[in-house]
Amino acid sequence: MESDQVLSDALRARGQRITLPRLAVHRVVSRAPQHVTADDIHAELPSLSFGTIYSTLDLLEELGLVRRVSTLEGAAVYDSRTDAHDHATCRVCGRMFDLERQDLPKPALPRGFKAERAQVEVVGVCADCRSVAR
Amino acid sequence: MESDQVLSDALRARGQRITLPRLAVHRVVSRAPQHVTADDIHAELPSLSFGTIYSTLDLLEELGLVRRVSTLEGAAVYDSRTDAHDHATCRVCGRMFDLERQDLPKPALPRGFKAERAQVEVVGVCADCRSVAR
DNA sequence: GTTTTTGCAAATGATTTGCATGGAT
DNA sequence: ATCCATGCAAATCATTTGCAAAAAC
Repeated sequence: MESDQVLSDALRARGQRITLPRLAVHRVVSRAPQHVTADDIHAELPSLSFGTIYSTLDLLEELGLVRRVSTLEGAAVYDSRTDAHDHATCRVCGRMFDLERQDLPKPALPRGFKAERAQVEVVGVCADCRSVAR
Repeated sequence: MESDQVLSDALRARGQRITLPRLAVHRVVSRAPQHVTADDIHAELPSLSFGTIYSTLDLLEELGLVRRVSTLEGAAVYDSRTDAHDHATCRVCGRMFDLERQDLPKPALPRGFKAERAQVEVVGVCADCRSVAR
């Protein structure tokens, strides 16, 4: 698995241990068609404790292998895409869609504010939920 | 107080009661120089229960008098500005700054997705936190 | 007087923490 | 053999809920 290689290298470089739980969590996030929550991971890997799942996700985020994206409500969701991109969230089903990044206009920031990253969050209703009678 | 008038009118129009807790919460959010959390409100109005604070904030949001803005972490923050604008959050001190809305480029949304609102979130370090030795 | 709101306290959901055991180096 | 990582369970934080008492109409 190539994702294993990336993670193993990153861990070795920091002198941290290569363990089965870490490889497994990384695989699940990398392969997931959609963004995943800690609960999604636990559903796929029920033998892992939530403590381990959360600490592994934190570690993967530090390593730059996953990204925690802000969610309007409820549980945190993790994204295996770490490049700059935006999200559209359906307020009915909660699904989150990746959007390709457009050129963001430079916002007028407060004086002295050093921007590190930015993202556009669109909220609305997805095609599936719109087609359900309301 | 003018903010009282606005709230009273809105409540009366919906046949809901004009109460002291509602007026007080609205005043605190309206006057606050920064965005506030439920905890901030409780600190200023310790006689109100959290149940009342949360239900009042929900009500004010329904009335369009405050806006809950998505926070990357921790507690929800409420904003008395309800017009379209963006936010820059300092990842050190957690303060949130209002940004004037630039023309947003239309992101390429998934087919059929109906956008209802959008916002740009910038994360970085504010001037004050940058000037503190690190 | 009737109905809505509030306060209190317990319940819930997501995440974190402490500590003894197990696993990686 | 050593030290880091895991599992488990309890702790914590933000928020919600249920119900009887108090306030608005």
